[in-house]
Amino acid sequence: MTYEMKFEALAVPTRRAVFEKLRAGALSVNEIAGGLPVSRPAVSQHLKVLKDAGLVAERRDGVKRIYRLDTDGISELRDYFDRFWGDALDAYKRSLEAKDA
Amino acid sequence: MTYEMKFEALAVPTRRAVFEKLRAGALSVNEIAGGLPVSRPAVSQHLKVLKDAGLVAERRDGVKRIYRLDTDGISELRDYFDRFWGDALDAYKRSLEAKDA
DNA sequence: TCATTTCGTAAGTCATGACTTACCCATATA
DNA sequence: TATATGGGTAAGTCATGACTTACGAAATGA
Repeated sequence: MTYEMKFEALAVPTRRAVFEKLRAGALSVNEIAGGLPVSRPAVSQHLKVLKDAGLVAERRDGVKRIYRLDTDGISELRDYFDRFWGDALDAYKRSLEAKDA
Repeated sequence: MTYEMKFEALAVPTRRAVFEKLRAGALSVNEIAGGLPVSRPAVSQHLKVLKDAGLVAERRDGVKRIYRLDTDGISELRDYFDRFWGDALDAYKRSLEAKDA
């Protein structure tokens, strides 16, 4: 659930493809694996990493597992970069003022 | 400069420490390496990855190289998660309406 | 109960990349 | 010129982790 876990989860192309597939709505594991160039077990492993990172959530529906995006986990990343961007702008402003003086 | 490069850059703990060090302002390579538990060449390698990803920028100052955050690159990530978060919320709303019907 | 579907997990392989040391080049200063 | 400072690059080592196949377990339907 740390930032490190979230970044690491999204760094792997295949795992990011899994993440992006859920963008339009919730899907079962087989639905996610369809079209991807890796085996279904590989997709299961990626889903576990994404779930442990707090980026996706799981629901049982009979024999299926339905995965969906975790809005809270995603908003953490959004807020992180929002603050970071603000800090970067502040640092830039200070560098300009330092030049003026 | 792709998203993949940015995420991969931030996935490595040491490299994220380098990135975080620039949060307060621009620093030389030796200043960045100070305090970190890796060698200076390792820091140079991390800075190259961050620069290629568009997350930091470089300026020469005599014999020194001064690194700073790249606000444009960071804003790309901010925007990415902003949109993603919106999509996740929309998907959630649709799932509720589907239940009502 | 038996078969099917869906999916997670175990174990093993193999490539990637994060580190190291050694080296080299460029800039400033005596 | 030397000499020191700052830092990028090369090459090699080693651990990590992204895959695979094989297997097992839970839920449904016949």
